[in-house]
Amino acid sequence: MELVKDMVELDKDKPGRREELLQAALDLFSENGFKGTSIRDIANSLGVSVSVIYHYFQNKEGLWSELLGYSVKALPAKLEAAMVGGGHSVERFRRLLRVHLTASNYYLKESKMFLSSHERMSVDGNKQSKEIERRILDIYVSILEELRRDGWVKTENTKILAFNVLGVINWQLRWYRPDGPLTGDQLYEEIIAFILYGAVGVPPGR
Amino acid sequence: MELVKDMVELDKDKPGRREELLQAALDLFSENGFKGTSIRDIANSLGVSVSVIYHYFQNKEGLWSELLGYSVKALPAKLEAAMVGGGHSVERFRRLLRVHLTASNYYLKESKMFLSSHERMSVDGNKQSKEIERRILDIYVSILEELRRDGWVKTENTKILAFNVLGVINWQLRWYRPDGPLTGDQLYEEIIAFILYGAVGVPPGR
DNA sequence: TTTTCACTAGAACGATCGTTCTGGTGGTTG
DNA sequence: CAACCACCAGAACGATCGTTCTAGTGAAAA
Repeated sequence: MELVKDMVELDKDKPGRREELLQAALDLFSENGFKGTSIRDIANSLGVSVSVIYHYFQNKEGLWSELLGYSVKALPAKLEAAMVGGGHSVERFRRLLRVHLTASNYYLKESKMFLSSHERMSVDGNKQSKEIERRILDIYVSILEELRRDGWVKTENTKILAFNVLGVINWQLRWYRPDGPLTGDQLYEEIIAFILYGAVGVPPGR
Repeated sequence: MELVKDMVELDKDKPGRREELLQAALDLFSENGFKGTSIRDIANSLGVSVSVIYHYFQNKEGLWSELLGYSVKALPAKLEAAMVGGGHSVERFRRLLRVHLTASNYYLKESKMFLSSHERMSVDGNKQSKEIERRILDIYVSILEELRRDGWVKTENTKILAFNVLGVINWQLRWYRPDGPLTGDQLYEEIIAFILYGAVGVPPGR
């Protein structure tokens, strides 16, 4: 059935049109947003016709949604999985932050897309985005509540605290450049240290 | 010359068309962004014709720019002014944070507009935005360097630290709701405490 | 009264948008 | 061979975009 004949040329791991389209759309969407990227922009960046896009995808929003599907939509489950392991609350909080930072930067462009979703799209697509944001927030609120029970966190406004933590994590997507002086891990430790101890604070003596 | 005749009616402080247009544009721009707001949207929200907008403003970008002109564009100077006063470095840092939070929330919608400027506009408008961001970043880097000289800040990556601080401040624009349980000042102190001491850190004993 | 002009409605223009349609490849399958 | 079908180019459609044009208003100035 599937006898591959003579494709012994240089096309060893040719991406395929569908993957090419996804990659081109990812680059443009993450840079210019949903409204700032036209179907023709995506097609022209590959030198193909617009009908090619509609052959592989239902429409513009389907293309957008598929890019978020394998990346951002899987984030809440990934964060929940990072919490089930052992260790005391501070250790687990650190692990959560590390997993979150790693995942966000692995899917850097997809995450940028997601955060630019204020330019709202269809009703359903917006509802899905809000649901993801809510699940992530709940994860942080629960671990911060735990930290408060253990005496690490002082404030009772754990929800505000969770927003602040998410602010740091999400904001780095806007300024992170892979060609910076620090490696990814060094950067993550720097950010985690800020989230735990702030700009001038010191670790509590325990 | 300017004898006001008999406008003794209820129109004591009638905003005037120009101010009405600015307010309507502010509401829509801050909610849906630049590309997500059409000239007709703004005109329709007041029940007037589109030509009214072009009578008072040069074009869509001029309207956008004017909204940022009296608010965000004045922010760097306001922050610099907050730094010139006396006090040791931590006090001045706290004052900077308070002024920044107060100004951002006073011009909440304008600040939201500014942060959604990733959907870039004209070349010149984008250059102006980048310049504002750079000036604000420089202010934070300089005070953090000062804090480092005084021994409060441990890390040498003050620029990354500045990004993290700005992340917290700017992120709260996305989730702050005036009808929340906390007053503005309570919220600011909560945010400032996080920036200084983090989620679990304690103030250094000095 | 006549003239002027700030102000406004509404039509219109050209460009671009997302999407669909038509037609034609070239290769696989019967 | 003929039939089929995944794949693609390009035209086309209707909607909407920012902007401009035309033609009034009505009140103040002359």
